[in-house]
Parts: sequence; C-alpha cells; structure tokens
Amino acid sequence: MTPSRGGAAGHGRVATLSDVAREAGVSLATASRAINGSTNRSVREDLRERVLAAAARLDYSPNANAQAMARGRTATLGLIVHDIADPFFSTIAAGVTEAADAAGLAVTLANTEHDPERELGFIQTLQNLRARSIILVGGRQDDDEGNRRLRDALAAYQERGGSAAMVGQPILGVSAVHVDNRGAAAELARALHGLGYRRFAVLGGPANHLTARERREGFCEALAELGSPVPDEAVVPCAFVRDGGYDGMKELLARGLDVEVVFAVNDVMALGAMTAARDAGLDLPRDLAFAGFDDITALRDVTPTLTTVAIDMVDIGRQATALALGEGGGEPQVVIASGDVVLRESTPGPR
Amino acid sequence: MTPSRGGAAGHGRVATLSDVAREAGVSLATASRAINGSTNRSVREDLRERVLAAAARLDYSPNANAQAMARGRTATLGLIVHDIADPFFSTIAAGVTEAADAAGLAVTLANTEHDPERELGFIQTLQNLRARSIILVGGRQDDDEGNRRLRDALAAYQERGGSAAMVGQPILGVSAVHVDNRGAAAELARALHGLGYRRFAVLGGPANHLTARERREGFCEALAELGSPVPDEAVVPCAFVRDGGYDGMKELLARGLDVEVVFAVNDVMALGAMTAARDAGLDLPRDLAFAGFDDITALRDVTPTLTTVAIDMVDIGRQATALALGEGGGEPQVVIASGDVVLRESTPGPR
DNA sequence: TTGTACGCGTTATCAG
DNA sequence: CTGATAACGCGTACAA
Repeated sequence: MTPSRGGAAGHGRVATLSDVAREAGVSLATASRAINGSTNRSVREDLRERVLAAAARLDYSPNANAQAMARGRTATLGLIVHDIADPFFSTIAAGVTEAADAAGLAVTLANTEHDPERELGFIQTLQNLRARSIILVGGRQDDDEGNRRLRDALAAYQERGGSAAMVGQPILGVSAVHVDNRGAAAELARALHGLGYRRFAVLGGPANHLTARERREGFCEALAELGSPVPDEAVVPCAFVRDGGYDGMKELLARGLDVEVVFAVNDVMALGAMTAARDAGLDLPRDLAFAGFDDITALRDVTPTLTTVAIDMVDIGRQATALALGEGGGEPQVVIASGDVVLRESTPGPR
Repeated sequence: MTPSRGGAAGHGRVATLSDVAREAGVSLATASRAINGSTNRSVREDLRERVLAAAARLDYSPNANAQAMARGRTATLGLIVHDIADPFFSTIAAGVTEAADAAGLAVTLANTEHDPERELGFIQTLQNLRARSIILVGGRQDDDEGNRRLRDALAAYQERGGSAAMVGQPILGVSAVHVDNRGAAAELARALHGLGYRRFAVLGGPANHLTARERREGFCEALAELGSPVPDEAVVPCAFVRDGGYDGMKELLARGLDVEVVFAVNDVMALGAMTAARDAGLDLPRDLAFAGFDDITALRDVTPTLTTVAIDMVDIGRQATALALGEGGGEPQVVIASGDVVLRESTPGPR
C-alpha cells in the first residue's frame, strides 16, 4: 500500500515523469523513452524495467495535455451529432467510438440538439482542444449561408492541421459518407409498386433538409417514371423527428386523400405516423401500409414489422472515422453507403 | 480575407497568444487577461479592445491543452457507458451533455460495450486526460473483486483532484443517482396485482446484475406479500439486453407454465420478449400481458403500448452531472430517482 | 493597470 | 544508449 502523498485536503499530488525518473535513478529523457517507445526503441532493458517499476510504484499517469503540448498533437477525436438520444445518431456513435478506440483516440461528444448554430460553436471548441479530427454527423440543410460558414470553419480547422469527415451530403469540402438516399428510396418505391401499390403518400420532412429531400425526390421520381406519380397534396412536409411523423400523419389524414401506403423519410417518423394512424382508428397494416428508412434497431420489435431501407449505421460510423483519420493529403473522398430495401409486414400488398 | 499563414503543405501555423499580443502591441500577460477575464477584470478598455481585435484578425484559438497545463485543470468531463446505442444510455447521455454544456465542459465519451474490464481502462484514460470529473453509468455487478478494483481506481482518481459520480448502485465510494428499482418494481407488482393478475413470470436478467436483481426481488417480494408468490421456475435468468428478453421468453414458453403476465426487468428485454411471444403464435395482449421498466422513448410507438416504470433518464443524466460537479468535499451523496408506474395496453387485466 | 519571468509535464534535439 | 536542455502555449505571482 503506497503511503498517500501530499496533504489530506484537496488535490493529492500527481506523480510526474520527473518523479519517476528520480525514483528510477535515470534522467527525464530516459524515463520518457522507456515509457513511450515513441522514437527508436533505445533504452537498455534493465533501465527500462527500473523505470517501469518506478512508474508502477508511483502510480504514474502520463499527462495527456502535456504530451499534447510537446508532441504538437492530441489523441482526441471530436464527434458532433444532432441528437445523441436519437437511435440513428447513437448507433453511428457506437461505430465511431469503436473505430476511435481501435485507433487509440478518445472521443469528445458534442450534441447540438438540432441547432445548426451550435455545430459551429462545437467546431470552435474542438479546435481549441486541438482535436486531431472531427466527424460531423447529420443531414445538411439547404442553406447557402449556413453551409458556407460551416465550410469555412472546417477549412480553417483543417488548415491548422486537423482532419475532418462527415456523414451526410458531401458539400462541406471534407470527406463524407453519403447514404444513397435517392437511389435507395427509388428502389423502395419500385418495390412497393411491384407489390401492387398505386396510391402513395409521403411524409416528406422539412423542405430544406437535404436528406429528407433526397429520399422524397428519389421516391417520387421513381413512381412518376412508373406511371404512378404521387400527387403534390399527398406529400406532407414535417419535422425530421418522431413527432414530425406523428403530426404529419394527422395532417395527411385530415386531407382525406385515398392512400394505400405512406412512406416516411425516416423510421422514427414512420413509427410516429403509425401511432397517429392508430390513434385515428385505423387498423394496421390492413387499412394503411407504411414504410420508413434507416432500419433502426427498434424496428425488430414493432408490429407490424416495418418495411424500410436498411443502412448499416455502425459501419457508417466506422467508415466516417476511417475517412477522418486517413491521410488528409488528397482531395476529399466520398464513400457512398448503399441501402437495402427490406419488405416487412407493414406493406403486405394492397387488398 | 486573411492571407493564409505558413506554407501550403501540412499543418498551417496556428496563431498563438504571443502573436496576438504582438499584433496588439501589448504584453503576453495583458493579452491573456484581456481574453480570459479569469482574474479580476483589470485591463484598460482600449487595450482590451485592441487585443480582442487582434485575436479576431489572427483567428486566434486558445490552446485548451496549454491552458490545462497552466491552470492545472481541464474543462473535460468523462462519460462512461455500457452501450451508447442502447436507448437507456443514450438518453442519459443526452442529459449529461446538456448539463455539461451548460457548465462549459466538453464531454469525452467512453463506450465499454458491456466489458467491465474496459471501464477500468477508460478511467485510466480519463485520468491521463486529467478530466475534471467522471460519470459512470450503468448497473453494477455483484463482483467483489471487480467492484474493489473499480472503487480503488475511482479513489485514486479523486485523490488526484478529480471528482466522480455514477448512475447505479452506490457501492463505489462516489456520489450516485440510484433508481429506486426495488420500490418501483414492488409498486408495479402491486399495480398488476390490483388489476387482478395472479400468475406471474419474470424475465429476471443476469443473476449477478444488481439492477436486475433489485427489480426482480422488489417485484417478487411484493407479490409474495400479497399472497401471489412467483414460483421459482417462473423466474428466468437472461441477458440484460433485448436479445436476452427474446431468448428468455423462448425459454419461459418452453417451460409450459400457466402465466398471465410477464415482467421483464427492462424495456428492451420486454420488447424482445413480446416479439418472441408473437413468434410463438401468441396474440398480445390477449394471450399474455407484459410489463417492462425504464420507459424508453420507443415505447410510445409499440403495440400494444407497454406498461412500465417510467424513470426520467434525461434528468438522471443532469443530476449525475450535478453530483459529479458539486464540491467533492463532503461524503458521497446518494440521490434516489423514483420511478412511476405507467399502466398501458399491454396489461389490460386478466380475462 | 501593465509587464517580466517562471512554471506546468512532456517530447525531441543535440551533445556526450 | 543516455543525459542536459530547449521548446510547446498559457496563466499568474511578482515587480514596476
């Protein structure tokens, strides 16, 4: 049992590398080399052991901030998400933490709570922390001014030696994992059409939300090509979250259209919409079919099971990390993440 | 448009406080004081403005690592969770990030992926980062050796000036938010008994998992007192995750017991169990009633809606942060988070 | 109020 | 292979 160093009150003294060196009877430099084989492994075995033993004895904990100062770089990766409580983001976060951990990086999590302004603030914070790289997750807005500021902030960050990547539309000048929203939504549309559906409605998300737009347009365009265009009034704008789906469905029902199947541009919206439909007395999927997008884990346990486009969010997190950590020399890369249409009970086909 | 400093290749030079001071024509100390009013605000207005202008011109970004060195403390809070993709943890994380942000702290997220060994590793990492405080989230195991090591690690961390708090059983020598699992589960049992149920089964989680145990025992003891004890064979051990609920339910069904209602010790397990019951051909809630614990957000959109014990996970995250950040002088505090029984469609009462 | 100078803990350069 | 020593960027006593 090591006798406690320092006084009883407040911060106990933390053993420093100098302490370890003294305890081991070597110089600071040698102690440093022994503990981190950073440069060529070049410390005699017996000395190395003496140092390691001393470090263990003093319960030495290398000061990462001091290392960051001396090395000129940190082992920190910044992760910015819109809402960590949303399964889409938390699942991607799981992929990022996994990959970051494998790379020996600590993850600093920033939760914007859907406020684009805070994205900028967090980039600044991560810049101050000298995070080695930043991963920005979430669909972009169609907002030239906002995107310009974000692009500038990321460019400045990269000019200072950081690397960055994002999940979403590759419009910020950094590498990105971009889900093939348009293509997969079209695929979904064709699959539903193939089941025999002809009267569609779309809970389309916010007009300016690029991911929502891509899914909405991909879906509608494919149906138009198939000769079953979605009427404008059957495309309801709404928020990109669960309550948006719920409210949008209420609105859709209020319009009294003749609809067989509803496509919500993400799963949580679809789930909210199904609840709204049920609240309105509909029997699902008999009275109305539903489809979503993302394939969040929770879908396994809803009834009817939800037809959707499955994307591998954990892997997207991993890939975004790989992009962020890859050599930042070349041009920004874009990785397309494909989506797989999964037909489930919520779309049994029209009666 | 500021002309880019430094060469084209690699890391552009980052403006330092000295640069700002020179640009503003003041000393380093004055620049420091002007930018961080840390000590008494004591810099002439015109100088302060000159400094701020210079900082803006150079796009100065204070180096948080250097500040940490000089100040002797960081603005980093460590958050350790079992699984960030699990809605229970991600929702608590939302509360923690919210509170941390309000306190001006950056959150470093550590995902153990349910490996207790990694909790220790992350505490070490956060120690190295000199995180100001650590929040550990998740039920503890009944593992004296493991808990001892964890307690020692946290004690060492605190002795070095860090503060810590946890969500779960208050057995690690640090402040804790402890959900009243036992009491709330008992309350749930009484409510179900009050509905007329008499034949119960429990998907009880792992034998050594303290949260599972508290809920299981609270539930069973209350029923025993009411004269409707749960037979031993109706208490099925299983993993504390969704698949555990699914598998446990399969096992329960295989036992062929006469059961009216199943209590799973958390919501994701309950959802998995319901799916297993459906896969076995049961009609819910007609053939079998279900209840869970936690009230995760996803419950709003399942059918039948799930009876459960609601706990405010976002607020638990906030409270844990407050505990962690509160003066660490006194004894560890324990905040009891209560749970509210919410009866929903999954327990319509026995036929 | 302002400036000087030292220290924070490490790494890395450069002699020995 | 090892040991001094100069950075790294900033905060802050201390002196002016």
